[in-house]
Amino acid sequence: MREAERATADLEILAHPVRMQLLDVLARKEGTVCVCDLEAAVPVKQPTVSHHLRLLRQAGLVHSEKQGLYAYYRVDRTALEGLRARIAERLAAFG
Amino acid sequence: MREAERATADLEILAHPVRMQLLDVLARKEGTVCVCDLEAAVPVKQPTVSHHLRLLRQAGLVHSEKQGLYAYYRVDRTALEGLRARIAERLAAFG
DNA sequence: CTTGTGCATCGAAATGCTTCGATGTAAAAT
DNA sequence: ATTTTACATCGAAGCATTTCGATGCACAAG
Repeated sequence: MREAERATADLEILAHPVRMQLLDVLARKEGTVCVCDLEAAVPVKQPTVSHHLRLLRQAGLVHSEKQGLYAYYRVDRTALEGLRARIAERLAAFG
Repeated sequence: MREAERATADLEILAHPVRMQLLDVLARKEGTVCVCDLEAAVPVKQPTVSHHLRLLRQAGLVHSEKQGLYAYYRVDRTALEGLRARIAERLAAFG
């Protein structure tokens, strides 16, 4: 049961369209993206974007740094690959 | 957005420890399993097991048939493989 | 025919997630 | 200094999900 809970925690962070789209935008960009650009990519208001970015940060999938007035976000490709690998391994157990 | 919603629907059905464990048990068994055995494998009561089995049925991942007093469940390995492949493809887009 | 068993469904409570207006903060612009 | 801008956080409202007792149903057993 511990195993199933860890696995579902991995799935839950991805199982929301806004977070999925945010990761999409961040993963496709080479460098960093400001929140205003992320906000333009999803159909929710700014506080909601900040909320989901916080969840992604807490999951270790993205990092942010403030430069002047803007907050720049970038994916952690290592963490994302780790997540992808764990999910793939878990689903392979079903085959 | 439509794409992200379809992808997250795939993830959501797996993103619960009880459903994950039910699929685990069903995937490991060669034949069919009665609800009473499934119930013994998860830490929730019978109505909750039936509820999650219904979600898995509606997602096309399992099928059931009644024989006498028992209801026997089995995985749809084709559907499960399709789900696995779609998720794997979606996550590959992040790499 | 009455009783018991296995399972589904119902209805409602509990819990959790998502969302956004309001507000706070810090830096930039005027 | 005041105003504006970008973003975070707070607080509460709106919804969805999860859970289970109660109930119903169909079959089997006695």
